[in-house]
Amino acid sequence: MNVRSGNAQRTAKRGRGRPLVDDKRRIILDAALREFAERGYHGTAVPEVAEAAGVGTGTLYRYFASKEVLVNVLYRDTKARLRSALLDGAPPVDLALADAAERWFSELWRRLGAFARNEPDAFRFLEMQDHVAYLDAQSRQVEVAVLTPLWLAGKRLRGRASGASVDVLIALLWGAFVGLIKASRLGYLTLDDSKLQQAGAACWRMIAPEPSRPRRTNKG
Amino acid sequence: MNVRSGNAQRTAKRGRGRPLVDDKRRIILDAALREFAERGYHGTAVPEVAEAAGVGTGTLYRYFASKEVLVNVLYRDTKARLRSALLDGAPPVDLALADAAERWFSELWRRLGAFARNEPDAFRFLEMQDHVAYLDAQSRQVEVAVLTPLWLAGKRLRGRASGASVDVLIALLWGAFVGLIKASRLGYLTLDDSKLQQAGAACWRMIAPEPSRPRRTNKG
Amino acid sequence: MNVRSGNAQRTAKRGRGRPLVDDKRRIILDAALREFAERGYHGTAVPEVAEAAGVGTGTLYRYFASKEVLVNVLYRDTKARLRSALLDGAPPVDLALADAAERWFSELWRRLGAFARNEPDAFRFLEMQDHVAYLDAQSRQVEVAVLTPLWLAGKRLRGRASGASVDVLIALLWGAFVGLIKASRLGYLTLDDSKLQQAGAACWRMIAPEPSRPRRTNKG
Amino acid sequence: MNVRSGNAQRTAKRGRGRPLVDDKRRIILDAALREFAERGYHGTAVPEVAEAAGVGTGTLYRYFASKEVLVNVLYRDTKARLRSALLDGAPPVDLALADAAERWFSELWRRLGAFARNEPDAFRFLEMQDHVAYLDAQSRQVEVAVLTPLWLAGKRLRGRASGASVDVLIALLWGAFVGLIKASRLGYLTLDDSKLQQAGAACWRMIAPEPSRPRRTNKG
DNA sequence: GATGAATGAGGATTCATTCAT
DNA sequence: AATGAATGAATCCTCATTCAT
Repeated sequence: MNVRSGNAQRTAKRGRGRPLVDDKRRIILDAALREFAERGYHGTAVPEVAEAAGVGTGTLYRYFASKEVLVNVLYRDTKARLRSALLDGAPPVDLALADAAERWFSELWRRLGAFARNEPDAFRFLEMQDHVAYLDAQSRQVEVAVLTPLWLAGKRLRGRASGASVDVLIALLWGAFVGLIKASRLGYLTLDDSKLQQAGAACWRMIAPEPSRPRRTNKG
Repeated sequence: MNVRSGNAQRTAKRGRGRPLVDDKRRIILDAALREFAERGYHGTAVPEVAEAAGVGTGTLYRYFASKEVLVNVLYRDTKARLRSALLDGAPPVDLALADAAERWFSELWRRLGAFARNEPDAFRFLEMQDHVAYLDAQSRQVEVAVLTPLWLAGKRLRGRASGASVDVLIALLWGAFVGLIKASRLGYLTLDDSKLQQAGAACWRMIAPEPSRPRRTNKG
Repeated sequence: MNVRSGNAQRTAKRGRGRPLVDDKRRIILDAALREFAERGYHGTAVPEVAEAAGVGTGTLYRYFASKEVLVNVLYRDTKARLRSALLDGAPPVDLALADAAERWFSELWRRLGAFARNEPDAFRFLEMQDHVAYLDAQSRQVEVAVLTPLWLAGKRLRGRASGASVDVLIALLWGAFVGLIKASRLGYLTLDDSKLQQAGAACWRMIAPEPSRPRRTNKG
Repeated sequence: MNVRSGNAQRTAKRGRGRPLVDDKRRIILDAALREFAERGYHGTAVPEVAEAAGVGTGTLYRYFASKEVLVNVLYRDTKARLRSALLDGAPPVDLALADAAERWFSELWRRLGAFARNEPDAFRFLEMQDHVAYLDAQSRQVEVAVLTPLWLAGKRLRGRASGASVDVLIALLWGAFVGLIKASRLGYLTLDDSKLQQAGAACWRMIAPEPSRPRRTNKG
């Protein structure tokens, strides 16, 4: 019905002296993130989002054609922010270095921790389970777009390691991190820097190319 | 009118030796699990659950006072099933054995895999995020009751290990497993026995008491 | 649909040694009176009536074809009880006596008081306003049947009195008594014998043929 | 879709000098009064009220949080209107006059008649019995607020009269008037000015301080 | 463009009535 | 005959969406 409300045509809008984050569209997305992260898509009413954003309900509908469009745009936007946080400006991987993989992981872990700390709602929102039902094809593609670079990096770094396949390791790693954050949010543990570090070390043991000794005697 | 859905197996069920837990209550819980697992609490209408159970809407309310009561009972019931699956009849831990911890983990991993395979909806439902909002105090207690035994076992097994604290390791392990299952459900990987094994090995590396000593006496 | 459940065919049922008030029909009516008097017709659920009567819901429907039939039968039954209480065995009016009217009123007032005291629920139920909507033609006729005797008695007794017409006086008298009972029920006054007496005296002043002096100097 | 019912007068209403109490809130209250007066609280569905008011169901809920809030607000509002009708601008009672009490009663009776004639639904609604169940504390207070002034006036006027106590007389008087109106509504009598007058005279006899003395200076 | 009052379809829940036992 | 579990229409209420201002 209403075709407007994509992404592209609004990016040009800035250009004032300061970056002044006032774009109403942005404000609505931020509010929607807070609300959806808190109570889920179905548990949140559109007027609640509007009020949280400090705009009228009608205004929200000028920027997003429907609640479903809103949540999809929000999902892609948030996923993209995660992607940026994890990948943008990452130091290049120098395969020549012996500990290239460990360096790479260390950096990834650092960034994951920063993202979870800086944007807890984004993290929580992205991890909601019941997404699938209302996400459209485009959103589901974006999902993959975040993982692919990790997967590629993993591929390049593992070299000839024979342990678990990269997709399994990514799933485990990502899941482990999510579990850590979730446990922290639910109060099952208190996540300070030290524990985050411990967790990182543990995860590294999980995905490390091989017991770190070149020759493995696993199957033979 | 409505012919399909859960009528057949109910009629045949009578006549067995015991009254059997055929119970309409059970049927409703099972249907609710399927529906809630699929679309979440807020995304599922009560009549949908009733229809999935093959009963009238009013009937559902004869067994559960409200939607919220239903979801809480379901949560506790499912959590208890998980607990049973993980702990009931588990072989005792013999601390005398050098590889007691690994044996324990191996058994746990096997059981996790079986549970996720046998009751995918149960697993998915339990992992939903937005639970907290509508769970009552009793349900939240049950939550803990599942983790405590794991935590205790972990404590006993770790001995003087220096790595991460038990709560962190449990969070990571549980998360990793959830991530694995979720990735499988979303189609990011295909989880066969081999991959499950690989994942188990990786997780073991993550939580193993002391991978620190170069020589591991795992298989030899 | 269901034609049964009238009145006649069940009256013969007694005949045992004692009057033993166990007739299930009667029990249901009594329970219905209590419940309807308390919360009104629309405010009372049929199962509530059944439970109050100590019978199954289905049983109630064996005696009364529907909730509406029940309330109509109950209304007529209760109205008849009121009629009996006011009129049955009343001493004949001896018009020869100078104070025939006052005697008649005194007896009426006594009986009203007794009825209100002995059957408060009956009284309350009969006075509910929202009756009209669900009462059938027959019930509305019964309504009149109670008033008619009063009206006739009034007619005979007033003789040539010129004050207010009989219908107005009956309305006022009945209303005054209802007001008294209602005020008592709501706690606006405490109705002991003394106050009931006072009220009777006041009402008699209201309807007395004329200022009570034989020769009236009202208009002449 | 729904064209009829309360749209016309609303549209014309704008444009007067003052904002006027046109208010959708008022319109809903008026409609609710008509419906509740007709079939009682439990016998009236919320959408019926909304339709009678010419608004959508959702709109009604924008003005009243629930059906129960609606009926309470309506009750207090209507009670206040009754209070106004009976008391506002009433001529002061001059105790010096011999017939102060009769004047006071005469005025009260006139006002009662006017209220019952002008606002029959208000009168009927207020007299419903089953109110108590759903009225909140505030509403029950208002109940008293109407009677108190009458009671006080009665106290002052009775002087040393020996008859019935004031609370009894008020109950009787109010009840008698209600009975009159109810009889009229049910068709047991036709209430014209003459009959209203007759009834007033009769009620005055009922409550008159001392009808005992033969000579009354009523008309001459 | 922005707003929020208005709307009615849809969701949770109740209850009069039926019917298999 | 008696029962009460089962039912779905009807009820109260919510909320995504529209539109007049």
